[in-house]
Amino acid sequence: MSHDLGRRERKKRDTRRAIQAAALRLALADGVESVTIASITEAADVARGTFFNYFDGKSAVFIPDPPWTPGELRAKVEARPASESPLECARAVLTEALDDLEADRDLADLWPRFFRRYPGMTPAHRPELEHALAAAIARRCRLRPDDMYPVVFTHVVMASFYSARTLAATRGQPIADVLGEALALVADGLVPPQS
Amino acid sequence: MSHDLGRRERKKRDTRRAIQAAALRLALADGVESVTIASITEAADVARGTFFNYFDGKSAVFIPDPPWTPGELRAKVEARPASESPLECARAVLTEALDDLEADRDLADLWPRFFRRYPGMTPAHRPELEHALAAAIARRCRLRPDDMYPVVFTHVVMASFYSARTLAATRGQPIADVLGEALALVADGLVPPQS
DNA sequence: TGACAAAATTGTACGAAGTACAAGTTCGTG
DNA sequence: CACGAACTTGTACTTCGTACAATTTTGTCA
Repeated sequence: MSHDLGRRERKKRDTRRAIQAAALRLALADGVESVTIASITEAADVARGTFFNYFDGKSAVFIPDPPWTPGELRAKVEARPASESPLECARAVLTEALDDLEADRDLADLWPRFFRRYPGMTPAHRPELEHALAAAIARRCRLRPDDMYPVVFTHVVMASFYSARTLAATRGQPIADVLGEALALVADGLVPPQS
Repeated sequence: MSHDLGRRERKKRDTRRAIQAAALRLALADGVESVTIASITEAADVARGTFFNYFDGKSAVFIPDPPWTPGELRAKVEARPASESPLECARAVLTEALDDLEADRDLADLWPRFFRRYPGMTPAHRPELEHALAAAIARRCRLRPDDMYPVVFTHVVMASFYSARTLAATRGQPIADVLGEALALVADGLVPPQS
């Protein structure tokens, strides 16, 4: 299930990765503040205009591509057994996503180093994926995507995910474990633990 | 409790508001894309440098000032009765905040019109306030601010708040009511409603 | 009041970001 | 192999953001 892309699509994918890898390497070497688009395109050996063909702007190059398209995310949700609660379903799907991160060797090595050095740059929103999750959960519960429940559910689950990522970084634990604990708190209605 | 500011502080506050009001008026008149810092400073009759004395950048001028400082937020939380659950406490404090918005007449009129026209520009994060809320809730529960519960709690409550703001905008309901419903869902552990 | 010090405003200059567009090159397809 | 579509390149221009020195305003204290 690997080369169902033509040469053109493969080249595009490689160029995108090359630009991203160059940007990350420069950031890790010289500090992210001193990275300019000129230095990136020079390192990746492409023209300035090409950079803007692949990324909306400088900040976009420091956001990892999500492991799944919105359509794939929706499929994953629908593949879960109907007996699962929405929260357990979301936990399983997100945990699965954490394992699928980054097929490219270079990038799989660079992203963690980058975010360890610049924790504040971890992306805090992925509107397309959040919208897809809301739609999938809505279907699952036979509600409309802009009903109250799917909207609140999605935002809360994503908030738990981002909390878990932060907490997992400060401690040394794996994200999936922390996410499980966080969602357990939510499932209990955010009752405070007795100190 | 009004004029415990010297003339200097009052002038600074007025200048800040004048710049913000000029920016909002231009955005509403010509579209936010065509607003430049030059046009803002011309309309507000200040120098370009002055703009950067008051705002970190162009995008910062389109973010309303929070009604309370972190310290005030903390005081509000501590003023709530200890018998309240954290969720109910947060709901009360946030509802109270919604009433305290924007003392300036011009801005109180301009902000809603602006966000109605550009819903995507509603700020989605207020790290300083979120940190203050986390600290206050942690104190309330006799936990440390970077423990799991306060972090997850704060992110989840804020996510509910932003959800409520979005939902309240699409329907015509007051935000406080929608927020109450959203937090009720959270308090129930995000159990899906039977369709 | 008058002078001094702190703070805010102003103007200038410069590197980099982002946009637009025309010209050239590469790729897939018939 | 030839054609059209898509991608790349180079150039030019506007705007953003920052630095810095000069100037004006403000608060304070003698």
